[in-house]
This record gives sequence, C-alpha cells and structure tokens, in this order.
Amino acid sequence: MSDVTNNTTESESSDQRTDFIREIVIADNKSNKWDGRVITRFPPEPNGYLHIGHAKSICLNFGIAQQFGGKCNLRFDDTNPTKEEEEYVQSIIQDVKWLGWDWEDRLYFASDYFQQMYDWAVELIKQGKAYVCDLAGDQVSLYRGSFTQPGKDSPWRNRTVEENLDLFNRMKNGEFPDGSRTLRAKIDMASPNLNMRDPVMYRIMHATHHRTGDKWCIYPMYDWAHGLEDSIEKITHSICTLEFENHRPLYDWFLDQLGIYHPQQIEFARLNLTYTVMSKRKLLQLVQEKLVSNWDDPRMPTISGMRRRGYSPESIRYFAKKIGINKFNSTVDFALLEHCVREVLNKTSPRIMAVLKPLKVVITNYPEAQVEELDAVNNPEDASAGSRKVPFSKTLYIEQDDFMENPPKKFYRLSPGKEVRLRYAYFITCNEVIKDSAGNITELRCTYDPATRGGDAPDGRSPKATLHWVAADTALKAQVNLYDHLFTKENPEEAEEGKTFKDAISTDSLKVLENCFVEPSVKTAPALTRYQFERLGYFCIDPDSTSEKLVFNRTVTLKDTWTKLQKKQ
RNA sequence: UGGGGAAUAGUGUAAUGGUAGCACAACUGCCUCUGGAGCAGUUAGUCUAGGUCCGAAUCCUGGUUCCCCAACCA
Repeated sequence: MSDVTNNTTESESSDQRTDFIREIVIADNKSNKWDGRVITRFPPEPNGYLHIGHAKSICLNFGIAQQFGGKCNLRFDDTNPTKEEEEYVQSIIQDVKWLGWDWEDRLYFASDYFQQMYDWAVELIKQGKAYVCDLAGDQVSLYRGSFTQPGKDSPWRNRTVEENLDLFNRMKNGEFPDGSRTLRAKIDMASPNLNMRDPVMYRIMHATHHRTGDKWCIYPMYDWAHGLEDSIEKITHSICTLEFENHRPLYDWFLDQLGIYHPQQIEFARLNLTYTVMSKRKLLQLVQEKLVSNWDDPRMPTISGMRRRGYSPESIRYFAKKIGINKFNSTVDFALLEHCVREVLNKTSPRIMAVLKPLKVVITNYPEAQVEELDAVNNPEDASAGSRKVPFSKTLYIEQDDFMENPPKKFYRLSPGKEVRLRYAYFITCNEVIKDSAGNITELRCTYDPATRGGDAPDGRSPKATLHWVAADTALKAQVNLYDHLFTKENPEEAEEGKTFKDAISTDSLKVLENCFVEPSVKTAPALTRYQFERLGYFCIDPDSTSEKLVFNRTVTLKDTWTKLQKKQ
C-alpha cells in the first residue's frame, strides 16, 4: 500500500488518530488473533460513482492496511446485474487510484465467486439449513411478520433435502421464471431480528451480468454473499457502515454453519456533509434529471466532481483523517473540507495572476510600446517552485472590485488620488476616472513611479494594498466558472411538507464569467492543473478547456476578510 | 408495539476512575509585496436525575432524545 501518485506533505504525515477500529486492530495484533495479518477491503457495488463518503471508507480501509503493514483489496460487490454497469466499475477504479491507493494485483469481483457460493449453498441445503421457497414476494413479507409480531413458517420450509437440492439445481438451470422461487436460510421466523427470519439467499433473475453474461440466472443476496467474499479473501476486519449492524448476526451465522474462515465485521458511521446530499439514489437523480451536468459536475460531492473542481487527492485524504471515525451520526461542516483543501493547495499550488472582472487601466506616463518582463515568485510557501516572468505594459487590467470612486473606511485598494502597489510591478496612482454615457466606469488613467520597479520603493514607503493585474496585450482570455454550494440548506434532505431535496437546489451555485484574463504563463498547461489566482482563490483547468478557449473552475476562494467585513456592515 | 446502536463547545473529535484537550467556525490583535499564509489570544462543552467513589465524561440505576431494521437492494 503506497501513495504512488502523490507526494506526502506535512499535513498528512501528522500522527494518525487511533479510532475505535484501529484500537481493535491493535488489540488483535497484540493477542495474535489473526497471526499478525491485517487484511481489509473496499467493497463497492458498481451502481454509481464514488463520493466523498466513500472516500472516508476508502481511506479507512486502505489507511489501516498501510498503517499496520497489511493489505487492502478492491472488490466489486456485483451481485445484482439489474443495477450494475461496467461504466461504474471503470470510474470506481479510476477514483480509488486517483485518491492515491494501490491494491496491486488484488482486484476482485464477487461474481468470480459465484460457483463457490453456489457450492456452499448446496452444502447448507444438505445440512438442512436452507430450503427452496415458492412464496411470492408479497407473501414472503407477509409471512415475515412485523417488528412486534413474530413471523410464520413458510409452507415450503420442510421440504426434503433431496427436493431442495433438485429444485435449487433447476433454479440455477433457468427452469423457473423470475420471482417464482427463492432459496432461503432456515433460521428462526420468530427472531426479534428480522434479518434472521429465514432470509433469502438466492433470487431468480434472468438478467445479463456485466461480467458473467448469461451464465447465471440466480444471484446471491448481499447477506449471503458478503461474508463468503470476505471469507474467501481471508479478510481480517470487515469494515462497513452502521446500518449493517443488524446484519452482523446473520453474517456470523452463515460463516458458522459452513465452518469456514470467519472475519470480524465492524461498523462505523457514514459521512454526512452540510450543503450536500450523499445518497447514490439522489446523486443519480441529479444526473438523470440534468440538474447538474454529469457525475463529474464540480458541484457534485463525487470524487470525480471534486477532481474536476480542483480538489487534490491529498486534500481529500487529509480531510478523511481529520473527521475521525465513530459510531454515531454526525454532519461535518463543509467549511472543514474547504479548510483541508486550502491547507494543501496553499502549499502546493503555483500562483498566477488573473483578472476575473476586468477594469482597464492606462499608465499615462509609461512608454507607448514598451513591454517589461518582471520577476514573480511562483509560490511563497515553496522556495523550490522558483519564479517566472510576467509582462508589464502601458495598458493593464485590474479587478473591478479593486477600485472604488468613493471608498468607504478601511477600503485599502485603489481610488482617485490613492497610490497602490501592483504586485511584482510598480506603484501606481489613480488620476482620472473615465465613464461611459451611462455613468459606468470604463477606464482608469494612472501614473506609475518608475523608481518602484519590482514593487519596492527606495524611500521605503509601502502602500496598504497590493493588487493583482494582467497586461492587456499579452493576457489570455479565459472563461472562469465560479462554483458555490449546490444547495441552499445545510441539510437538503430535511424538506418541508410537499417539498423534496431538489427544492433546496441553489440558483447561483454556478456563475460563468466569460471575459476573464489570465497571465500568458498558463497557455500550455494540461487539464486539471491547479493554480492559486493571487488574492482570489484556487482554480484549475477544466478538462474541456482548449488552447483556443481556456476554461478554469474555481476550486475554493481564499479566505476573504474584506468581504466578511463588508457583510457585517 | 419488538430488536439493535448512540449521546462531550455552533460543528467534528480526544480524554479508557485522576487538571475536560485539539481542530474547524466565530471574534480580537500582531505581521505581511496576496485583506492569502503565518503568529498570539478570546468566546464556548460532558443529554438528564439519582447512586458508588477521596475523586466520574468514564462505573451502576432510572429517564430523555436521536439513528437503523419489516427489498427477491447493497
């Protein structure tokens, strides 16, 4: 287990918190329960794209294996061909890899174990612990009883072993229609745990499986299959989410009846995040109803969406580490995720200058055709990132927000008569404001102080503000997509009467700015390259970006105390 | 009207009978060629009622609240 694709920085090398699951692993190692082995697995069903909640589980399982010198398998739990697709398999492989984890040659599929599972089912039948039931679906649930009422035995519960064997074989051979029969475990129809009331092990499904094709027309249920998969792979700690706690007695029962290798199932709480939804069903709905562009829409909490948004794998791993592991439901503040993203990106992203809402500035005392190349530091947090040249000339663009004709108190930026520093360039003073007939400011006329080249004055004076800028002639035009929360409510699931989570979708989660300018140094950068636009935030090149039409996605803003100040007033 | 889990600042977590700590958020300052970063500080917590104990977030008893379970989904 190694981070092959990502460098580990300080933020990650900090000590791993010992959660209750790691405590179990440590205790097991101490007692030699598993002979020192630690084998975990990440077992997704390929029926959707992975999201940040899965990342928590991935980092837990792979992280434990890494920490204790064990292994973590990637296993597709592909037991339901009607919901699963190859596209999802590929996306999941890509996402886990991108997150920085390596399963080496241990890529497994539950469907590869179908024959073994079948054989074990036959064994259970021979033991008299499983039977073929002819009850229809609605009848099965009727016989199951309720929370407070015990169930009733199926009329087919006491078939002979021979009859069960014959019927199960014929189920496998495709002699019966879908839904006509099931194989059920014979446990206890009066158990207070409904999962133990003769759970279905196999159902008939004449469906084409994405890997086994039409070879099988019976498919194992989760409860039957999952423990067997874990057993086959000699998993030591089978980590799953809280809702499977009720299933653990069944997990244990199947393995005990068969007398085969028996991992320990441990449950932890899934992740909830403010301002987002996490269920695969709802995410699928957003995609299918075109409420987002696709699974990798940068507003989606999917791994692919976050990748496109510009989140780095390291920042997601850092986040997973910070949220911890527990056994109760909690909702993590989205701001913590953003903090983790900023923390990592601050240390790793090269800085460039870009102007999102351009305001033309003419330096009246600057020579007409002159262009200077000025030195700019690539990353003040990382000396090894070096420096680059940025062109400066008579006509520039600055940010509209960086000028105010009638500035309020504490507005440090440019205003008439005021001097500011242009980053890495010169001090300029605004002398004249030019407006169109409607009164909109269209241009600023400024003078520069030639003695301040590079951004320092010989007399030691230092303006309160430093602005970012681009030279008009050499700047590249770009589209910039500004993203915000997809939902307006902290908990979109909590919908009022007659409303759904979709009613909480934000109308300004995406703002497209078409007339942005970026410095020329980014011209040939590949898709997904991450930058900090100085004073604005972190941005990355969208995969749809071309050299003819540059497109950037805003990952997250910089912390902005000025905006905060304004909002308070 | 059954069974299974769980409750620590606004949020996420630590403390495993011995000073309730950390992070995010919020708020103050300092510093700064990014109103970024960094530095220093402030606010704020053991669900509840009893009990055991020199001492309880932790152990015991009762209560409260929340989550999960009645798919041929996982």
